[in-house]
Amino acid sequence: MAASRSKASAEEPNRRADIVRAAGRLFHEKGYSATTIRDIAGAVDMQSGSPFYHFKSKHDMLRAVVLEGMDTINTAVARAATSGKSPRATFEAMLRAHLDQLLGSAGRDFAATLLHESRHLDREAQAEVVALKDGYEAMWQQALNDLKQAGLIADDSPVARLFLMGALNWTVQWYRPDGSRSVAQIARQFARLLIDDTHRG
Amino acid sequence: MAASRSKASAEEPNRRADIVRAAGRLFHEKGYSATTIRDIAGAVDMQSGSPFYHFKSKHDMLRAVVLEGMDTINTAVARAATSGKSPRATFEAMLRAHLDQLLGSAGRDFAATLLHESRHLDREAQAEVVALKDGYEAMWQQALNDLKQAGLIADDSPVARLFLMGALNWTVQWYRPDGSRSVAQIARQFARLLIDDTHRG
DNA sequence: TGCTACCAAGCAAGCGCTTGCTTGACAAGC
DNA sequence: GCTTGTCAAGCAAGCGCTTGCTTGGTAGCA
Repeated sequence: MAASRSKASAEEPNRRADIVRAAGRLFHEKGYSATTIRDIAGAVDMQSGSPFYHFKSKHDMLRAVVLEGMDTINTAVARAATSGKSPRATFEAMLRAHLDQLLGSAGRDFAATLLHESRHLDREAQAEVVALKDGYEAMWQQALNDLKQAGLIADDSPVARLFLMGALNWTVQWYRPDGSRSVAQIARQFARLLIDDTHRG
Repeated sequence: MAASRSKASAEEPNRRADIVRAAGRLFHEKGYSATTIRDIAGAVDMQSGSPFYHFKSKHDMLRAVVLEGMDTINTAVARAATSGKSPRATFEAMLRAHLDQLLGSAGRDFAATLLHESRHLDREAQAEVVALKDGYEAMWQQALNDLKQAGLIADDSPVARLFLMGALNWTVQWYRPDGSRSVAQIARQFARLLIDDTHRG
């Protein structure tokens, strides 16, 4: 989905994907505006004009990075949401999936760029992202509704969802891969903070 | 504290404060890197070279904005923290103070710039901010400890604090002043999401 | 007379992006 | 087997413009 038409085969050296990865990392580290085409080109050993063979503008590179971020996190959490376990176990699996994409080395840069640099997209691309995000948040809303149905939480209002999304997305600001807490541990602790354990066995 | 030596008197037309305000608003809206000196100068009806009479660099303007943000939010929450009410009431007052600074028209731009643009500060200025932030978060840690002592929450670990700070700070992304929820309402609902009401009367 | 606060002009560097051209791989024609 | 044509992928150079910041000068007030 990130590439609109080309196959996402990873066999051959795919320079376009290299550029997206490098752009993602740099956008994450320095921000979109502070990242130059020369930075990106240098990171993949190209001359500064060459990326424009693959993308028609810097803005288009940001769009590719952000859509890649939406796609991977959406896929990961959707899989966790349909794993068919109990509401509580499903919820924790979703937390772990979200945090894995946000903090793990695989998609970290894409997800972080999605969260912090989307405002630099033009109106059209932003509408694209918002549409995907609405679907994503609906998934979380459903999970909260299920938890309430099961009597595990007291509040499943939209504000509760935003409260949760904030806590999750803010981990980008403080999580360190070499720190003492694993992603799975954080996911479990977050679940406990929301779910009223006194109502369980 | 925002201005290192000059008095913070607001009586006379203080052009330096005007610049800080305009810079804060623009940094918040467009980001630090995407904001130009000409943007800032234009916003206060100056020529593009004139702000440099008051600041020695663009970086210094960012530093002033960020320190102003830290100072105002720190002051507001510290006052709420020492109001001498019950742990529960004190906590909710702190939530409201934090959200007021973050979402209210008074200090919104300073606080948001603090949260999102601090990474563009040099190492020295960042250390300055981190030191202030550590003190600020210690205040919240104390509040959580008090709540636990009173039997109102089950977890007062640092992760719980980070969880809370994330939920709070993320409100910047979704709160709209013309929306249906007031800041006070959000503060109360956030308090209820954390505090186990089943243990109260 | 001296100082504060600013303007008008502009500099050097860097920006996103375009252009004309080269290179290596592969296939068709003879 | 050798030439010829085509194409993807990128290089080298640089264009027009913007950037943060500097400089010399000056109006207005004390």
